[in-house]
Amino acid sequence: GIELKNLNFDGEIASYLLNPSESKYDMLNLLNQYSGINTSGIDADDKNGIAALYVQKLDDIKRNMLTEINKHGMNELFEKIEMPLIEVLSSMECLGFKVDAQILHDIGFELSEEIDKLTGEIYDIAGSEFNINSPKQLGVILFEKLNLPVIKKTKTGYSTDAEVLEELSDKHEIVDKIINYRQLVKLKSTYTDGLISCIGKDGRIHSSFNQTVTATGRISSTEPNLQNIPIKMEQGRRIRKAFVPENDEYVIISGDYSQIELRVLAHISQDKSLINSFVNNEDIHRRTASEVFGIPMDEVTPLQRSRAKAVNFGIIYGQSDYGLSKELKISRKEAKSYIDNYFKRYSGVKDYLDSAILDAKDKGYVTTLMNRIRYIPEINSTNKNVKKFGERLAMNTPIQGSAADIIKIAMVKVYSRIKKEKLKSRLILQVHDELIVEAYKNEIDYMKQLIKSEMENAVKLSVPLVVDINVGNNWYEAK
DNA sequence: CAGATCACGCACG
DNA sequence: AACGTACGTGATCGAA
Repeated sequence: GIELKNLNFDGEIASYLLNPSESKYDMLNLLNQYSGINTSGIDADDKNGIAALYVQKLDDIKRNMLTEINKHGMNELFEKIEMPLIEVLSSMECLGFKVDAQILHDIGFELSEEIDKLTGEIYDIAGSEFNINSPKQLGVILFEKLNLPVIKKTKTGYSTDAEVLEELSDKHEIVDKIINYRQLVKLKSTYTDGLISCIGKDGRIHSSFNQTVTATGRISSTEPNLQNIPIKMEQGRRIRKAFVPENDEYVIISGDYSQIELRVLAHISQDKSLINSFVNNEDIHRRTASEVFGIPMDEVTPLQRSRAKAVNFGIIYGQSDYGLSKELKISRKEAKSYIDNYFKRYSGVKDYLDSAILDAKDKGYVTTLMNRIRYIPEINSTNKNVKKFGERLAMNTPIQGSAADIIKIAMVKVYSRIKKEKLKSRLILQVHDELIVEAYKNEIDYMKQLIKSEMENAVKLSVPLVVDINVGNNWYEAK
C-alpha cells in the first residue's frame, strides 16, 4: 500500500557511486564531503542538528555530487539505473517470497535426527564428549588426542576447515563424520531454523536489499540473506522446495544469465577468440580446454574440461599459478603452463587485464560498462601482498561490476514493463545473475518471453547475452 | 557474567 | 596465496 513518488535524487546512492568502498553514507559524512562546510565542530550524536543542517545544505550537497557524477560519466548510471532501482528493490522487499514453514520444519526435523546420530558416533569414536561446533575443542580432539597431522594453522590455532578435513578424511574414520556433521548443522542453523524465524505474519520472507554495500556494484541481501540459499548439494538444495508461490494461481519463474562474467570479459577485452566462441555459441569450457591443451574440441576429456573451467574462473579473479595449482591439486609448474597457454591463445584477455592494472595505477580507479567506479588504493601499497591484492581487484571489479550493471538494467526494465502493462506477475528476487518472478499462471508464456528478452537485451555487447528460463511450482523446481 | 566484537567456518554468485 | 557478499557459533574481553 506504499507508493514511492518523485524519486530523483538520493544522497546516499549518489555518494555510493562516487565512492562505493565507503562503509557509511550517513548525513554527517555527506555534509563533510559534499556540502563545503567544516564539520569538525559537529557533535556526531546530535542527530536532529545534523539532519537539520543536512536539509539546509541539501541543494549544495546535491549540486556538488551531481557535478562529480557528471565528471565521471555516471549520469546515466545514476538517473536511469540506480535511482529507478530504488523502487524496484522496495517493491521486492514489500512483496517478499512466500515460504512453506511446514517444509522447513520437516527438513529441520530430519536434520536434527541425523545430527543427533552423528553426534553420538563422533563422541564414541573420540572417546569423550566435546563441543563439535568449537573449532578449538575439535582441534584438540583431532590433533592432540587422535594425533592426526596438522595441515595448516589459523592465527589462533589449528585449522579445521573443510579443506583440511578433506585431506584428513582417509586418515581416520571420525573425519567424514565431522564433515557431514558440519554440513547438517549449517543447514539446520542457518537455513531451516534461521529462515523459519524470518517468516512474517503474511507467510512471506521480506529480506532487505541493500543498494550501497558492495564495492563492485552488486546488491546485497540481509535479514535474511536470500542470495545464498543452498543449491550445490542436493541435501541443501531441497531447502528451495520451501520457497513457493502465493497460491495455486501462481508459479515461480527464474531467468538466469549464462556465463555472464565471461561474456562481459569477451566484450570489454575484445579478445577475438573469446568473442568468436560466444558468437558461435560454443561450450566455452570445452573450447578453453581445446585451446589450453592444444587438442581438437571433440577430444577434450571430462577432466580437461573441468580443469579448463577452473582456469576460466581463475582468470576472472586474477588467480596466480599457485592458486590454480591448489584448486586443481596439480603442480605449480603445470598450473603455470595452463595459465601461460591460456594467455597465448587469448592474448586480448591478457592485454585487457594488464591495461586494467595500468588504469588503476594511473587514475587510481577502474570502471565498468556503465562507468561505475571503484578506487583501488591498494595497488600503490609498498606491501607486496596488498599490491597484488589491488591488482586482482583491478582485474575483477570491471567484470563483476559490469555484470551487476547489466542485471540492474534488466531489473528496471522487467519491473517497469510489469507495472506499465498492469501484469499480475511480480519480480521478487535477484541473485546476481538470476531474476526470480512470481508469475500469474495466465501470464506464464508472456512472462517467460518478457524476462528472457528484457534480460538478453538489457545492453548490446559484442557477444550475445543468453538467458535460460525455468518454471516450477517452487524455487527448487524452477531450475 | 552482560553484550559487543573477534575468529572461524561456510552458504551463494 | 582466488573476486564479491551474509550469518551462526564459540571464545574473548572486561561493563556495572
